[in-house]
Amino acid sequence: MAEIQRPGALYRQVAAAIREAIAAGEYEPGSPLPSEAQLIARYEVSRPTVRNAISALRAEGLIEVIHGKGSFVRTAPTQLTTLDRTITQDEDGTFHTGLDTWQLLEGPTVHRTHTTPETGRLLGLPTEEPLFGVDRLYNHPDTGTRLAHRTLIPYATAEDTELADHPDTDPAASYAILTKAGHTLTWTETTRARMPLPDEREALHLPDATPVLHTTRVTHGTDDRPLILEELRVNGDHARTAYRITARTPHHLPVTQP
Amino acid sequence: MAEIQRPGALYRQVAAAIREAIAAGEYEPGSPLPSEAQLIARYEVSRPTVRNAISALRAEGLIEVIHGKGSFVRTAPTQLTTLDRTITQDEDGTFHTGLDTWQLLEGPTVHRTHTTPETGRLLGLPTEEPLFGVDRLYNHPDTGTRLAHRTLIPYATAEDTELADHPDTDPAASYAILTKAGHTLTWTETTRARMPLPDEREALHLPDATPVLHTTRVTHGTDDRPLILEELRVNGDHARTAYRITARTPHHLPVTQP
DNA sequence: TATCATTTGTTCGTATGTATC
DNA sequence: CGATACATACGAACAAATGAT
Repeated sequence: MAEIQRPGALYRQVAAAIREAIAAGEYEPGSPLPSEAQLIARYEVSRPTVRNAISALRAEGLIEVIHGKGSFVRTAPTQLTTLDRTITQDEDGTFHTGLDTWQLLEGPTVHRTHTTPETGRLLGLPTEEPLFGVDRLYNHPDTGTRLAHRTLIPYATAEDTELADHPDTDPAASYAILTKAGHTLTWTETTRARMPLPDEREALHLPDATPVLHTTRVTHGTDDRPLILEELRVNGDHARTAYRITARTPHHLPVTQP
Repeated sequence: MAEIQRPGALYRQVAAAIREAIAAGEYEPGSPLPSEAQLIARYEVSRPTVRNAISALRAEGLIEVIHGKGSFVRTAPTQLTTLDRTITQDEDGTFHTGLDTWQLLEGPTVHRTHTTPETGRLLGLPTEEPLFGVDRLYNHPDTGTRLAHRTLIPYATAEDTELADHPDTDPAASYAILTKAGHTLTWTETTRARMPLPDEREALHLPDATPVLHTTRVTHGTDDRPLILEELRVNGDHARTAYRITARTPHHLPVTQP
């Protein structure tokens, strides 16, 4: 073992050796890697080199390091949470969004903001238009996955509806209110992946090297007028969003560039 | 400047100071940070501490470091590529998937594989069933974003169609073939975010701390029978996937757990 | 082309702090 | 409390990439 003679930096060779050992099943998911001291002896390198190698594997998301305990091979998520992003409507007009099975941890917290260039573009509004912002933090009871949700409601949308007095209305209930107000609703949604900001890591309990799955949903009313913007952020390793697609006649999503 | 007295590890304080300086606009996107030597003088810490701080900012995706040149504040992507994942069908029956504007760099490469537990589940097949695998690598002409696409076609699907002889048929054309074979097609698609494997980073030209947006699409035929599985991997910072949603009567996506 | 200064990358050594068991 | 393990911090030297001379 420990044949290290290939080209490249030493720590990369050590990292590659450990990576291959994991792939070969030598170190099983959940079980600890040898300690730093053991790796130093095993590969006959210095401590910084071993730490450098471990740091690389960490950034790849392959291992998890716990202070005072050791390094452990990351287990694949036992259960992937699927977020069904389809929207259903009962006979009585009630909407369901798939978030009903999640447990509300914090919020709804209402604050007043303004459109940014980005959100203004999506809502078809100029920058600095006033908005209601509503934040919610959810928890999935079975898996412990956390989910941050933000609703942005332009004043123009809230006007003349119950949303003006109760912007913290549940998204699904908001859809019903807007329908009652005469709108025929459709939605466009985009998903992207990015690394979390430090405070997002905190709020969503994200481990190292864990990306955020970030979805943006715009509710469109009659004449495709944008009414509400919803943003959803969740651990990308633990959750996925699901959509149902049917073929349609030629039609283009609003192609929008920042 | 350089007031460092808050709690926590030194390198975290340095990282926080730099992070705040970036947020305050002191270092603008695209412009270089002070060199390591300058940061050492500025904050009166050792080189390992400065490097540790820089390493942290790198893992956050906030800065980019170029060997021999310096560290640079990452610029927000100038142009987000939107992948319209809706499927359209012309009057003459031709399908369009939104990939037609991408430039094929490599492939299609056909190989024979078998279902894994994961792909078997999605295709409604047992493990180790034989499959055609078809790989393609695309490039977006305007933005240079790369996109990896894989199509998995069970033998049972290819049988009695042109796909048996030409599994490397374009996905859109494959839809037409299956429609001609008597199927009424619908699709389900899931998206998730994850860190790339080393070879994915290579193939997709991903910089540090860049997640992959990974979508999985299943083509369903008559009786919701799964026919084809497509996987798409792309730079999560540069691209997003777009869907159009309309409310439907209660219906559940196949809830599937690994 | 060749050389040099600058900048980041790699590797060693060493000491001490802190979390876990 | 002690043993083990990872975290932080300093110092030092050489390697490799870059850009200008």
